[in-house]
Amino acid sequence: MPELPEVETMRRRLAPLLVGKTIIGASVKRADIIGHPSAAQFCRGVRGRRIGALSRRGKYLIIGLGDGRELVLHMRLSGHLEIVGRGEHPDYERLRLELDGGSALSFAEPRVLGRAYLVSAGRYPPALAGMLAMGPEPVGDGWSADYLARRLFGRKASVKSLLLDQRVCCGVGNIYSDEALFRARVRPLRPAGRLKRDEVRRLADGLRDVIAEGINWCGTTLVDRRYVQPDGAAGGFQEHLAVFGREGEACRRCGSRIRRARVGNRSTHYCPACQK
DNA sequence: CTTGTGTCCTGTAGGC
DNA sequence: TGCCTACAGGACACAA
Repeated sequence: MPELPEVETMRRRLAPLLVGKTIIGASVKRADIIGHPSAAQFCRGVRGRRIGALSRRGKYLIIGLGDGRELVLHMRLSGHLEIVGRGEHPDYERLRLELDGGSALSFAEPRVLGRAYLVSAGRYPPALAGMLAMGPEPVGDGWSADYLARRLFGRKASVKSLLLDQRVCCGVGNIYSDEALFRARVRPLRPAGRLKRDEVRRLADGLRDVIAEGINWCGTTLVDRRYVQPDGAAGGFQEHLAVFGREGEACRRCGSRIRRARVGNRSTHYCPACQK
């Protein structure tokens, strides 16, 4: 599940291979993968465009097309981007952009939940409204313990569910929210508004740190390998996970068995001894 | 406004 | 072996 560190790794890996390339053709293998506009308009719109800078906002990857338009991609749970040669088609390829020089950008997404959007910069369609409503990046200037305290104040929902709310802090998903809560020594199901001042501070710092470390380790590749870097290499942060995916295993800090619980309809992992 | 639940989608794991 | 069900989860629609 690509979260901020995984998408940032994709951006860094892809940029040198894409910037300056011209898109000479596009093929949509599954129309549902195009979030805006229609598949036909999408193909017509990207053809002939020259790729400018690659940027990122939360979990969205943004490919500038140099004509005031942007190609916005979201991987959701299992999306993957790869530069491939002519005639080389990865499994579950849903969208493919042929580039000058003979390479292609292939967007594979087994579950077809990911999306590609062709938009005018700054004039996003309703399908991308969530992108405009996103909160600050945990590794950016707008992130602080004071900010987080304001967003958690008075809220009865679990702190875990608010960390997953992109309006509160963007780019965070199930892995890094669990890891941040472990570092903060706070249980995921605690009502957000009940956190003490220093718990909020540890959480703000822990989230910032764990996201930064995730980026430095080029993301987290789990055993299912749903995320790998665009060249197929694994990330490295899975070696440093304290709780995520470690149900029943020993806490590295105190030795207790890591537990898994449900919050909403997703799972959350925590140490029952370290986290209060 | 807030909160919780259902839905999308498909491959995989587990049960029998 | 093979069928069937539950599960995985990011974002959003929707109900209360």
